[in-house]
Amino acid sequence: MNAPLHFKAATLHDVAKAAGVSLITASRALSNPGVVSEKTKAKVQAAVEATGYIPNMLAGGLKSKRSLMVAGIVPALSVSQFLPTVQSLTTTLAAAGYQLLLGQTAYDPEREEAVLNTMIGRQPDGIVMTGLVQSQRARDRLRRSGIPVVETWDLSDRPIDMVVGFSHLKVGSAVAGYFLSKGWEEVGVATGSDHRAQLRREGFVATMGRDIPTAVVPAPSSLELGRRALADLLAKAPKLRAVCCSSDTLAQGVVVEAQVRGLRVPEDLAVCGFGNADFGAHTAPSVTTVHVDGPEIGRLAAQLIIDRCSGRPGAQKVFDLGFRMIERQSTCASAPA
Amino acid sequence: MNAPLHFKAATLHDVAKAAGVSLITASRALSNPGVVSEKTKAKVQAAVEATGYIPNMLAGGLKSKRSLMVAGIVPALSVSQFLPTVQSLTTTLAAAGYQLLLGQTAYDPEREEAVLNTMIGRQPDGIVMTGLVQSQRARDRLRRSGIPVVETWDLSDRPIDMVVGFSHLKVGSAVAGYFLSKGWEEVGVATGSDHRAQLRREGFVATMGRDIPTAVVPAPSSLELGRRALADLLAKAPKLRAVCCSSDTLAQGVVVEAQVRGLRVPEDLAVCGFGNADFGAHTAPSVTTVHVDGPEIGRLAAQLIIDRCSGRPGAQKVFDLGFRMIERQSTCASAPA
DNA sequence: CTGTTAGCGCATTCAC
DNA sequence: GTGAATGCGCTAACAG
Repeated sequence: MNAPLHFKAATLHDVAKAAGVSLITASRALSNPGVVSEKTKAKVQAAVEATGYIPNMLAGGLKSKRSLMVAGIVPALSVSQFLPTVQSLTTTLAAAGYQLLLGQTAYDPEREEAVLNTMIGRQPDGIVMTGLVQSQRARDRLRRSGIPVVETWDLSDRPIDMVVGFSHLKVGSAVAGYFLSKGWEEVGVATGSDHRAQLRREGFVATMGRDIPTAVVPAPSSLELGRRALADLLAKAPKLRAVCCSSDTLAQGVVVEAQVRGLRVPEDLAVCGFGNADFGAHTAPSVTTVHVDGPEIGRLAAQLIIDRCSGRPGAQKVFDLGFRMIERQSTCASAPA
Repeated sequence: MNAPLHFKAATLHDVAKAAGVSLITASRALSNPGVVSEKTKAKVQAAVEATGYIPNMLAGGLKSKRSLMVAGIVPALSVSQFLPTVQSLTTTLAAAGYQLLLGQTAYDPEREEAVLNTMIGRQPDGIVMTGLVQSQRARDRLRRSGIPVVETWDLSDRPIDMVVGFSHLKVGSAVAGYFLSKGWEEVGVATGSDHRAQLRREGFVATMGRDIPTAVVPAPSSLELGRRALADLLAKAPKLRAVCCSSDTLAQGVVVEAQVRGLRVPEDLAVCGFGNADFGAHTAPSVTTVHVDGPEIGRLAAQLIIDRCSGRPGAQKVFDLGFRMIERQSTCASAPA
C-alpha cells in the first residue's frame, strides 16, 4: 500500500494519526527520542515507514530557528585550491546533520555582496567564506545578522567573527628566503590577479629587497596561463634563473613551457608553486611548493560553526594554521620525488 | 540609526509598520511589484532600507511551496570532471534566484540514499544528480516525491524523471574505433573503478573484439594513479603500444610515467584520455581526449528545472548531448597542440 | 512520559 | 489598489 503517486507528501500529522498518538509526541519520537517511551517510539517508527514520511526541515527550522544549513562561498568552484577545503567542510557538516549551500562570487565584490544577502535570507546557521569579505557594507551586515561567520584562507586582526587561515605575506617571505639561500639572482614572479596571490607577491618582493619582474595572469590560474606567464617573464628577463608561482597549476605550466624551450628544470630554471596540489609530487620533475592544510581549514571552520550552534563558548577567534615549504625536484635536483 | 547589534532581525511586519501599510501590501511591494502603486512601493522601499530587512525565504517557502533551492549531488567535489557542470549549474540557477544545496555520495549507494533523503526533507524545487541514481528505493522515493529530478552524465531509457548526458558505451566504442584505425595491436585500458568509467571500458572492449589488459584504479583518479596504472599495464603487457584512459588526469599520469621510463609519446606509446580537461591542450605532448560539454550539461539541467518550476510543459525527457574525439599529440605526432 | 496551546514569518485565499 | 483572516508543517513552551 504505497503512497499515491504524489498527491501530497505525508506530514507529521499523518504519522501521528497512523500511530495513534498526538502530533507533538510523534515529533519528539523523531527528534528527541530519549524522552519518549520505547513502545510509543516503535509505533511512531512503524507509522513513519508506512507513510513514507520525510520531515519538512524548512517548517521545523522556522520555529526552532535552526535551519541546519551552512552557506559556503567560494570565488569559483574551478579554483582547485579551495576544493579540499570545501570537500572537508561539506563532509564535516554533513556528519553533524548540516547541509552546505554553495555560493560563487567570481572574485567580484558586488556579486559577493549579492550572494551574501541571498544567503542571509535563507537563515543559515553559519557562513564560511573563502577569503576575507571585501565589501564593508557586507561586513557590517554580517556582523549585525548575528550569524556565525568564518573567514578562511587568510588572517585578519579584525575578522567579522572568526578566521581560519595563514599569513600570505609570510608565505611570500618564506619562498623569498628560500630563493635567497640558493643564491639565485635573476628571479621572477608568476602570479594570479587575486588579492591573496598579490599578498604573497608582496611578501616575496619585500624579503627579496628589490623590485622583481612579474607576470600577472587573471585568476583562476591554469596550466595554459602558466606557460604564457613564463613566456612573458623570459621576454622581460632572458637570464631568468628561478620563478615563484602563485599556484602549483601555474608552476606546472611554467615547467612545461621551460621544457618545451629546452630549459632544464631545475638546472637552468628553478620553479616553486603554492598549495601542494596532489599532482605536484608526481610530475617529472616534482614541484617544490608551499603546503597549506586545506582540508583542516574546512574541518575547523565547520567545527567552529557546529560548536557555536551548540551553544559552546569558543573564546578564540583567530586560528593561524601556518604552512610549510616542501622542497622537491623543481628547485633541487637531488630532492626526493 | 542602525539596527541593534542583533536583538532580532527585522521582519516584514516591521517593514510594514515603518511604511505605514499592511503586512500584505509590503509583501506584494517586494514580490509582486506590478500590482502596487508607485507611491506605496517607494514607502516600502524606504522602510526596507531603514530596517535593513532581508526576507526570510524559509518562511515564504513554507507557504508558497517553493524553496528556490536545488539539490546538486556529486560523488565527491574532488572529481574534477564534474566541476564545470556544477559551476554552470550553480551560475544558471543563481541567475534565476535559485541556490544550490551541495551533497556528496563518495560513490557509495548507501550514502547516496541518505543524502537524497536529507535533501528531500529540505523541499528542494529540483534535484540534479551526477550519474544515475543507483538505489532502487531511492529511485522510487524520488519519483513519488514529485520533485523534478535531472540525472546527468549518463543516459537511460527509464530515467527517474529527466536525464542529460551521453552514452559511455559509445564513447568507449569510439575510442576503440580510433585505436583500430591506427592499427595498434598491443593496447591497454587504465580506468577508474566507478560505474561510468567501467561502461566506457565495456564499449572499448566490445569494439576491439577481444579481451584487453586493464589496470583498474580507485575513483577519483589522480596523476599518481595514472603513473601506477601504466606501471601495472607494462608489467602485464611489456610491448604495450597504446593506452585508453578513463580520464585526462589518468592520461597525464600515464604520459609522465612513460616519459620517466624513456618511452616517447606518441612514437613508442600512444595515450588517450577522457573529459577534455583544460590542461590537456597545453601539456607537452598535448593529450588526445574525448570532449564532453560539461558546462552545457549543468546549464541544461538547471534550465529544465527552472522551466518545470515555471509550469512549462517540457515534453522531452532524455537529452543526449553526445561527445567528440579531439586528436592531439599524445596519439599523433603531427597533431596540433 | 504525554498532550494542549500558540505561534515561527510569510503568502495565499478572500473581501473591500 | 489595499487589507483581514487563515494556515504552510513543525516545535517551544507549558501543562497534566
